[in-house]
Formats: sequence, structure tokens, C-alpha cells
Amino acid sequence: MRLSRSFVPTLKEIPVEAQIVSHRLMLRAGLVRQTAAGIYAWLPAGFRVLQNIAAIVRAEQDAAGAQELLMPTIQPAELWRESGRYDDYGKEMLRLQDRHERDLVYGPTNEEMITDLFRQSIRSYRELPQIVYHIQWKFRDEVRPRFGVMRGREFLMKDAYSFDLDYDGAVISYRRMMLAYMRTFRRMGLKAIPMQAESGPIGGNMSHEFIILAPTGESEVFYDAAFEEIDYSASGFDIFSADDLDRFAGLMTRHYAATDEKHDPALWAELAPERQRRGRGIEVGHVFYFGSKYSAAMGFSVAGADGRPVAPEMGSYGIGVSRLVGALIEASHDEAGIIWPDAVAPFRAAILNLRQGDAACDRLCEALYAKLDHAALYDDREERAGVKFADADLMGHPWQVIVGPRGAANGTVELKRRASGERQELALESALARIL
RNA sequence: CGGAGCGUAGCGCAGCCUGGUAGCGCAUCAGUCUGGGGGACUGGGGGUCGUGGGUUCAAAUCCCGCCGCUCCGACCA
Repeated sequence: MRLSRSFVPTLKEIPVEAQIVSHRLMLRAGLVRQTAAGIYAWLPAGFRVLQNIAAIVRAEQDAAGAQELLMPTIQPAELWRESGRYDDYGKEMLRLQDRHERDLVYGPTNEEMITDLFRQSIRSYRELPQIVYHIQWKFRDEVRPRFGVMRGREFLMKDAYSFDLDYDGAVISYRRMMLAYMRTFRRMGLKAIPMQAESGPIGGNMSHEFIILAPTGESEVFYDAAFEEIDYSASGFDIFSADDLDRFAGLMTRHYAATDEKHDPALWAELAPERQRRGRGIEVGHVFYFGSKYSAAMGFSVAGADGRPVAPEMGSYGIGVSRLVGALIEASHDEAGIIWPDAVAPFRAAILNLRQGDAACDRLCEALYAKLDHAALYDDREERAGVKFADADLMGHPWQVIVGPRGAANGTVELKRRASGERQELALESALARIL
């Protein structure tokens, strides 16, 4: 993109309403604009980040054997009456009526709907297990939206649903999603720690929150240093091997990890002091096992091997895609602005033309832009060097290719790494080689 | 939902107390000079003062209603 012709409205001053860094930086870097309380429009650069995050989530869900589909945002109230949540959910659920005065809701989640879809078509135990997911906008009418996109009312979420014939199968699905989550967050450059959210009804650790560490996080977290050492990478575990998943789950649940709400000082004290880690964290994912709660309530059963009906065991698995944009910034920024991890950056590199109109500078920049294409944001504005530096740092592109009259004369550019600040004078081809 | 506060130009704010026909910085537009970390000068443009009503000769300013937004607390992908 050429910045001179792009809708990337950066701000020099901090909008008053934004209290936390990620929100301030998202507004200043021109990623989002607020439309109503807790409701945001995603501008081109912000939307690219959102898409990049969704792509990583999608890739890891697919790799775990989950199937992508797309359910609607608007749901008939009838489904929610069946499960009993129409009354339970309270004011957080946005309710509306169509022209025929039929009750509808804007979906805050999709357990009812997916259960309905499965009961329409799945009849036999032979068709299980299955995991499906979608990445869709949700609406929860929070009493008090805040922290920008981190606690918005409208948000983009990946939610997956697993269906298994029995408990043992459900455990495997649950662990498979946990491993997929660890890989997902790791690919984004985040350190995530699964923390027990509540004891499952059957006694296992069957509800976990995934917390990423960020100094400005909303809750205090306590964890074993072991989490800094575990390697969740692809090499270690086969996501389709029940044995590997068992080994993985052991690693995830063997060590102490808890948010302040679940913190147990007695257990904590048993951990050697040099292995105790405290920090602050943000919840970016949540996995639940809830058995046949919805399948039973909504009359979904399949024929078991003996021909008798069985209510499948279910789980649901969420990742806050739009929240992750804020969380990533909370975890990675400095005084000058955002520091995007390479995997999610809206642009891999910014090309800074320090002397727009200078023949040598223009020629070099155009050559770079032609090669980098959509991976680059070309700052071709008629602005002074300082403005371009400040905006590039603010927007946080992993690389900056600085093209000024000094080097342009003999064909070199300066390559700056945003994260480290390291700069290097290079020939155009070498700079390209390092970026791509 | 309880408590507090704010709404004046794109952004940040002053003016309100003590009514008299709207101002500052940044941004923006034109021009000149400048040119490697948010430049200087000159000259422009832009506001039904959130909204409806009331008081008054006169309302951004005083009074009432409504709407919106923010912050603190209880709640959460």
C-alpha cells in the first residue's frame, strides 16, 4: 500500500477516552475507530492484523482436524428456550424482534445452534467424533465495555465445538484443542499458560483459561517456571496420537499455574521459591468440557454400538480473535509504539522515502515496493523524515527500509529492525533478502 | 446495575462561576524556505457550542428533560 493514498489515520495526540496502552496505540496507529461503546470499526491496517491472527487460528484448527463452517450471527430465540439459557443469560444477551415479532438474539455464543445442526443430521456413533469451528462476530452486551477491543461488546471469536460418543473421547478432543491452542499462541509470538478455570464436574481439569503474560494484564498470575521451558512445538507431539496428547496434558496440568482468583497459597508454598513466577496476564482463550448438557437438554442423541440412544459428550473452545489484537500490543510495545511480531504484522516492512521527489530515492523506493508488493507499506507522503520515522515506529512494522539521499546515491538503503532498533546499511538486494 | 464526571473545529483543550453574538495548540489547505527523528514563516478554510425545551432584550454560559461517551465498583471470549 502507498501510504499517501491509504486510509491509515494516525494520531499524534492521545485520545482521552483510551486508558490503556493497547487501546491508545490502536487508535493512534489508525487500526480502529470506535463507533459506539464497545463497538469498533476495523480500518485497513487493523483489519489486516485481524485477518492475520484469524489465519493462524484457522491453520492450527485445521491442523487439529477441526472443520470450519460459518453459523449466523442472528439466532432464533427458540433454540435458547430449549436449552434454558434464554432466561439464564440475562441482559448480556442482545434480544431483538423481526417484523413478524418473532424473538431473535444476536448470538453471544453458539452451543445451541451447533447442537441443533448436529441433531438434524447426525444419527450414529459411527459419525463421531467431530470437531467444528467458525470465526464469527459475537455480541455480548457488557455492562461496562472498556479497554478498547479487549473488552468490547462486539468481538470476533473463534469458537469450536466437539462431539464425542463418550467421556474418554471427549477428553481426547479437549486435549487436542489445548495443544492446538498452545501452538496457535506460540505462532503469534505469545507465551500462553493454561490455567485451571474451575474443577470439572467429573473431577478432572476440564476447564482451562489460556492466559498470556503482559505487564498490563487484568489479573495477577502465579505459575511454575516449568512453563517457560516446555516446548509445545510440532516436533514434540502428534496431535492425533492419544498417547502424545496424554503426555502433553500431563505437562500442562502437572505444574502450578493459577490466576489470582484461583490462587492457592498453600500449594504455591510447596513450589521452590526459585521456580515461582508471578506476573500479570490477559485471558485470550478458554476451553470447556460440559458433557451432555446441551445434547441432553435439546434432545440430540445418536445410536450407539448397541443400538441404544446416547447423548454425545460435548466441549467448546474459544479464542478471542479481536481481543488478541489488543493483547498482542499489550505484550509487545515500547514508548514509541507497537512492536508487531512478524507473524501478525499488518505489513512486513515499511519503506521510508526520506526525500520524496529526489530521483535516486524515488527510484530505489519504487524498486523495493515492486519487489515487496503487498507485504510493504510505502511511505511516499510529502512529509519530513521525522514524521515518517515516528509513524513507522508507531505502527510497529517489523522492518523499516530507510531510503535517504545519503545512501541512495550509491545504491544502499538502511534496514532497521523495529524490535531491537538495530540498523544496517545494505545494498537493496541484501535488504530484500533479509526481509523476505 | 450502583457511584462520579464529561459532551465547544478532525484531535487535545480554554471560555461557563459573574449571560453580550466563540478562542488556543496540533492537524488541514495554498505558497516560500527547509530536508535523517513529529521543521520555520506568510496567508486561508473549517464549529446549528450533543439534543429538545425553559428563563432572559440577549444563552456555549443559568434551569429542566433526553441522548451519547468516559471513569470507579460488582460481572466477563
